[in-house]
Amino acid sequence: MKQEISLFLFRRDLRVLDNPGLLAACQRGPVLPLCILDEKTPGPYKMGETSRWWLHHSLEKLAHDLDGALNLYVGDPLSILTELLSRYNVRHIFWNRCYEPWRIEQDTTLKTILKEKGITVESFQASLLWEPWQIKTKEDTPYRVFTPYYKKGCLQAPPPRSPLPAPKAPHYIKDEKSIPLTSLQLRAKNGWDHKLEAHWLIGEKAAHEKMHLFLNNDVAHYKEGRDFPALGHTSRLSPHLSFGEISPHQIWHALAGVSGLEEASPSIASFASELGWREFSYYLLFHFPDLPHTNFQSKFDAFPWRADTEALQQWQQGQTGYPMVDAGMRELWQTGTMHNRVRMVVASFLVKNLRLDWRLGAAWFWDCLADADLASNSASWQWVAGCGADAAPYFRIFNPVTQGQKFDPDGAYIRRFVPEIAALPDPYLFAPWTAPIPVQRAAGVILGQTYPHPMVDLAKSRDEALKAFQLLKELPMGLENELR
DNA sequence: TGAAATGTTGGGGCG
DNA sequence: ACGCCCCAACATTTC
Repeated sequence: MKQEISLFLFRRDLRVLDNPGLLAACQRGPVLPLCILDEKTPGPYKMGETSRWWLHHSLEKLAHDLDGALNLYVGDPLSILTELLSRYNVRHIFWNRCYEPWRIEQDTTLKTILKEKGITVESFQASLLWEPWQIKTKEDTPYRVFTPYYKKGCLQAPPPRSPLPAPKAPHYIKDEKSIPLTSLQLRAKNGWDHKLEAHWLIGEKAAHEKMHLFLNNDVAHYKEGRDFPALGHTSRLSPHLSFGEISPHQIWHALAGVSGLEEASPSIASFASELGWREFSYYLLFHFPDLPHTNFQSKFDAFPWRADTEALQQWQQGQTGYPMVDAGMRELWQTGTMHNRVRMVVASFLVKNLRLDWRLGAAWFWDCLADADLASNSASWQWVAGCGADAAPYFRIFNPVTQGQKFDPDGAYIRRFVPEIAALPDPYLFAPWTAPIPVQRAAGVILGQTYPHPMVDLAKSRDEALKAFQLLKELPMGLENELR
């Protein structure tokens, strides 16, 4: 009889520390750790290019941390598992839970089929502090507003468990049929992704180092500093969290460790509540699985979005003529991330000033963001568009000029990403067309040639958006409460 | 996790 | 001294 082993499936938990599924597997004995790349993921959920790039490097680090014993496969998970079951004596399979609707469906099917084969499947809570089904209102319905969800739901519930240690003296098995990382072909064929490399250190170790740098140097300034993209007081942990290189439990408990610094505690609470927003997004996605493609408030179904591929492209390429918007879109393209404040500005611009469907913006972010995450991306776009749960009111329209003046007062962020207008003096940097022609010329700026004219009139497009919204209000009400 | 329009207040210049 | 105007600087309302 062959030696009995367990399988552990890595998915969005590419770490060794605080990995409950991996720990449980290792406690049973020898473990064959594996990761399956399924290229047949349903269309809209197919991993974006930047995520694939990140995954490549993350798997490389993980393989190293497992002493090379990470097994990689491409294909349908069931066929690959079945093939492994035919070659090894497997009784137990472990994984950590994912919450995307297509994942839940796939995992449920897998579990049923594997159980029929006599295999025990165990899944664990590893990427959320609170399971979505554990948090409910008094009426036993899901919360629809963040603050009561977080304060009454999460913070009154049993606190998140402490982080778990790495498996002790694990016995990992390397399968001879595992394929090399390069065979996953996660990297872009034309090599455009090389430019991302300068901006990130990927993997579990890097994630923890980044967290400690943030906790030591920045978190105390988080509450006031988080809105200023040039200051760098945000954690930039989101892609690490998204791939599970670090767990929310590890961050949550590390935060509790530093909150002894009295002056820092409002900032700690403010950062912790951002983890809360992440939880809320997953919570919404779990309870409202249509969130990625359907307006949470169904009255928005009648909203008159414009169709304008040219405008969409100008936005995507950071050529709108509004420096704060263009800086954000170029940061995204160059680095695979965008500062949170600027995400709101560019999203508001797309949805309100250009009146293009939020799903188009979500799709672009999905492709370009290293932290692309179905729950956060869907919930946040709906939030900005005004059609989401606890959304910004539709009439909250950001003005990219004043947002620049307020949150990038010395223009450092704009000058970094929109260098062709860097020589414009401050008062004009946020609205180049307002500069007198001699000032433009002295700065080497020729609108329409070196930098675009503003692609829309802010006041006019704002009014049109408000009018379009007004139309919705005149429709028969009440449908928005009959979702699902 | 807005912005713009509108309203209110209070100080200074001036007849 | 006083009222009047102007207009910042806030505050409130509306979208």
